[in-house]
Amino acid sequence: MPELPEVETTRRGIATLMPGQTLQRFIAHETRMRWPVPADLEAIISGHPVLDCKRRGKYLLIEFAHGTQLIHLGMSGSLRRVPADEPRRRHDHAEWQFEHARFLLHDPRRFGAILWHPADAGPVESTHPLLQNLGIEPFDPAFTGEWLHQRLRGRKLAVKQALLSGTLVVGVGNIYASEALFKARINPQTAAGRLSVMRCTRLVSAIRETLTQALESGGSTLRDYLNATGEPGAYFDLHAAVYGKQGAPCPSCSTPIRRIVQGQRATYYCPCCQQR
DNA sequence: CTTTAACCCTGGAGGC
DNA sequence: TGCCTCCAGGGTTAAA
Repeated sequence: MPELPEVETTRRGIATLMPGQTLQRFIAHETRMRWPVPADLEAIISGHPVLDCKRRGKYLLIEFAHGTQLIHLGMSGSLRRVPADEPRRRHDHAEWQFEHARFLLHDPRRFGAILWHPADAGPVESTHPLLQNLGIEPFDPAFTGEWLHQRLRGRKLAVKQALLSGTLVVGVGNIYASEALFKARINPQTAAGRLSVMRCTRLVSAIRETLTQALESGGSTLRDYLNATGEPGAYFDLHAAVYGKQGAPCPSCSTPIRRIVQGQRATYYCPCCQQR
């Protein structure tokens, strides 16, 4: 599934091609997504130049002078560049046509979204209901152990679930939550409010390292796939230490990795390295 | 306020 | 081989 590294790499890919170009035509072939794609979106943005391609959390933001198109890849979404004459496949739900580039949004499960925020409604990041309550960006310098410790004060929720909520820090999905907690040697079941500042600091570093590592290892893969003819849905190869490794030896101490369920989601951890 | 659970959807895996 | 069931997952929303 696309986590923040995939989304950011996708952003970098389209940011080299879209800004300064006029979107000749946008087509929503399938409007039944997480929310309906606005019926008039094609008319609203076709013929307008793209100013910038940004990201907030896992939302891609394509900026025009008169507003911003929000794109979320959901669980199974991918955006890829395709030749002008390549036929659409099943689940290619939306299409962006530029003079020298064409992009298709492919999303079998349709958990993704394509929305529109008009400029006169205010700055998208602070006024769009889906963006205004998002947590801090993981690479924001203000995201520190002290900051996290303060925000977790009094919370009894397990730290894994706090990370996943998206209201603290964005971009840490189910896979990287397990990976970051392993790297920080923190038990995922620990009550969030009981983490020391030191452990919070370790966790902040671990989140950044986990995301950075994924960006570096997967960047070239997705760059190719964006610029050429990769298979849609080709996500980063996951170099997981614990995720999906139930029963496998911990890379650090060889104790079998344990799988538990928290909030109806799988969590993987080493019961030896990650003591409470 | 915090926390929990249902829900949206399809593909893939496993059982028979 | 095919049909059935189950599960995975991000993130919003309603309910407790």
